[in-house]
Amino acid sequence: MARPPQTSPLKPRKQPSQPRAEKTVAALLEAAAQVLERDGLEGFNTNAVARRAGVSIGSLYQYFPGKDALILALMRREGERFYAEAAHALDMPTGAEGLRALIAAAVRQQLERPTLARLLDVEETRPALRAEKEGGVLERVLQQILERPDLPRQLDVALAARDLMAMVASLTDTAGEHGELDVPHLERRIHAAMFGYLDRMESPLP
Amino acid sequence: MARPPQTSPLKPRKQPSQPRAEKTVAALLEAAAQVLERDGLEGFNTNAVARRAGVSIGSLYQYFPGKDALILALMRREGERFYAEAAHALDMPTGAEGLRALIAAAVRQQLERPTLARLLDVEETRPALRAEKEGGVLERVLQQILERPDLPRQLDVALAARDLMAMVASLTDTAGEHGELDVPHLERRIHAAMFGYLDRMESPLP
Amino acid sequence: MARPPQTSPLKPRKQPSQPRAEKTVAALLEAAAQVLERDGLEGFNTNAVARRAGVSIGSLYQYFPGKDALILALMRREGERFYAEAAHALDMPTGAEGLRALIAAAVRQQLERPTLARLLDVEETRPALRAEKEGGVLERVLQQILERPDLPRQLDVALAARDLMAMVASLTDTAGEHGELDVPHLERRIHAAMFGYLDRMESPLP
Amino acid sequence: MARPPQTSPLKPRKQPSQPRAEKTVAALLEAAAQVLERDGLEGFNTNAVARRAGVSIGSLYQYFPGKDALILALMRREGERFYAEAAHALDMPTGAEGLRALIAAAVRQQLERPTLARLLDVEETRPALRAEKEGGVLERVLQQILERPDLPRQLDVALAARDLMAMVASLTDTAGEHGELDVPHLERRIHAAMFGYLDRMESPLP
DNA sequence: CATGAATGAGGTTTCATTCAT
DNA sequence: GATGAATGAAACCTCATTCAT
Repeated sequence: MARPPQTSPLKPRKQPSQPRAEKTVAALLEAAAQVLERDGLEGFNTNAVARRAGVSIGSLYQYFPGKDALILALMRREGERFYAEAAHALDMPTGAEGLRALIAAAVRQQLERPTLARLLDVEETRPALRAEKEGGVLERVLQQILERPDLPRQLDVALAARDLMAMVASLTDTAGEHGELDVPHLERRIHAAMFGYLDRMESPLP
Repeated sequence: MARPPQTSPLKPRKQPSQPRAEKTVAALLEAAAQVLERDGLEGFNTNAVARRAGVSIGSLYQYFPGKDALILALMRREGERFYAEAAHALDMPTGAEGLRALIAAAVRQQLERPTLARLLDVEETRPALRAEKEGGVLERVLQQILERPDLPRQLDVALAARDLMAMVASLTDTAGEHGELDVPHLERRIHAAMFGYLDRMESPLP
Repeated sequence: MARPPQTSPLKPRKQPSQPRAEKTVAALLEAAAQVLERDGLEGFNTNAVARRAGVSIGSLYQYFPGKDALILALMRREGERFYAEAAHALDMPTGAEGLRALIAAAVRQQLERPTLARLLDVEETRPALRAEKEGGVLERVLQQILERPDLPRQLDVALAARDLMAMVASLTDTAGEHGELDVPHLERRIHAAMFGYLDRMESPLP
Repeated sequence: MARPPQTSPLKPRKQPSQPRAEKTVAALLEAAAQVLERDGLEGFNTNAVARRAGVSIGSLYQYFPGKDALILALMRREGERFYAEAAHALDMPTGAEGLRALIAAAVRQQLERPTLARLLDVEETRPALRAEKEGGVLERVLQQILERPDLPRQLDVALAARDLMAMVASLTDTAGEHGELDVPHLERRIHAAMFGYLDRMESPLP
């Protein structure tokens, strides 16, 4: 039976220090991603992940205290993949260019593995995971960009950031779902929505 | 023994003919909605639904061949609730007003039971359900409105409708998730995004 | 949810690699046999088998995807038990002696666990199982014996083998059902029927 | 739930005296036969029978106190159908002719609805039913025939009758299973087995 | 450390039977 | 009588997790 967990159910169990361990963890994460993509949330289970990783179920539990920890780690992995590109947006000379760079990064990430990205987004709202997941990189970067002087001033920057993030995610998600491949066209539509939103929501100077 | 299922796992099993049965079905649907809201997708199971409906598990299976049929029926119920308001948008004199009416309806629906709406949106993308669910009312109404002459002409109306729908859904979803109650403000932001998108994506006259 | 079964409902799920597992599988098979004997087909269910095997229901499903797989495996087990004796019949110098040996083996097998043998015979005709079960050893051995020159020549050897098998099975079954213990007497009656049949059905030389 | 039955679970509940009731009972029995033929023992259930009979499940329970009573009644129906032909065998001038007539009747009955006959045979051995079912007509008729002077004298007539019955049943069953249609040929084989058996088991005069 | 066998709570689903209408 | 909605025990089966080897 599922006894009460003896360790935090979400923190990774051990830092893989040896290279072999690191490879196992990586294999498990990639397997988790693939199972999620192939079988969806309802087909996602620890046995399937271990099997696909070519690792015993016991080993999975060596590195992850449970199913949710696996998902959380996957979220972090994808978050970090994204960070490399997203941070770069802050170096842009203008806010508009930064925003474009951010959109490009988000679109690229989302379209690369659309199903995975979508399902992780869904999981992200589960209370159990939401608590653990630290506030997204995107959110913080986006807020900074929105404060650049060349962009229309927003009354509530955090709110605007939330709205824009939701829009980027949903537009790329549906594009991904429908198999769109024309990235520039998708970016144009996202720009339209975002800059349209920012312009029309511009707050008069105080 | 594991017999192959004798009915489709999605089509309702029998339509209630007596009023007592109709009440049972209604109770089951409402219970399904409440379980979804309270416990999320992972807490959603047939036992919980039957219990909350105050009905035996056997009765549930008289009318629904399983979980997914329940969700599908719930989608249809909400879809019909929405239809009353949405169809009304076509009566508006201008496209802009129609669009506003549509947004208002969507926002009202989504904010009334935000969690339910959100989870049904999520489920809607599951391949198993997506196949069954007939194309949404919203989609058809929206396409008609977008063809009104006062709105910026779009090159691909179906694509625009899809994008707008995604945006409305995501903006109201996140608003709902964050407990926003200021409906007019939310509507303003949605208008900003949608009209901004339409303006900037306007296609030159042929 | 009712997912379509991911494995054939008849093929064993995994072959036990560790000796512990092998013991479990053996215990399950023997338990299946005993449940069948004690409670008949209508009392035969996976829970009862697992309980009697002293094994959790989960373990049963590790090795057998369901009831039918268990029955099929049991058939094979009994088939193999029989094979040791039956093959031996081919070593006999004459067809008559071979036939007698075969009958003796069949009778011994059937009377050892008469109920089990009978119920497996019944199950063997279920379409679902019949497809899987490879043509019996007995059938092939019997056909070879019937071609020996000292036995009356049959027009259709396969048909004759089928008839004889049916007769042996039914005579031993009823004997078993009625608690007969006098093996030699039973064998005499079977000989009478079989040699009587063969003599009277002898086909004239071509 | 299945409460302890308040009436004997096997005796018909009411004698259908009105013609409408008689029609309902007949429809239920024929439906039971068809369900058995189509879906086998594991697909046989009261709801399916009622549905196929075009009768409510409640009505089924008006006339039959339970599933087993239905099966028992079906056995009796088939038994009576058989009796008409079988009794006739006693009118034959010689035992041999009587035996032939009996075989012919048995073969005709079994081949007419082979699956039904087979499954009823199987059910007949269930302890619950066996207790209720009065000793077969065939058995008594056969014993009388075996005592005719022109047939080889048997030491234990009851035993011989049992053996012969088993043989007839199994030979016709397998023939039926394999779709044989050549009735005369099947009868020849059965004669061979039966007269062969009787000849060889003839007991010396006391 | 790795393995994979074992566990069993808890989910899904059926179906014999009852009973209110 | 006839109907069919309702019931719930009991079957089926999965999968997160533990633990002996």
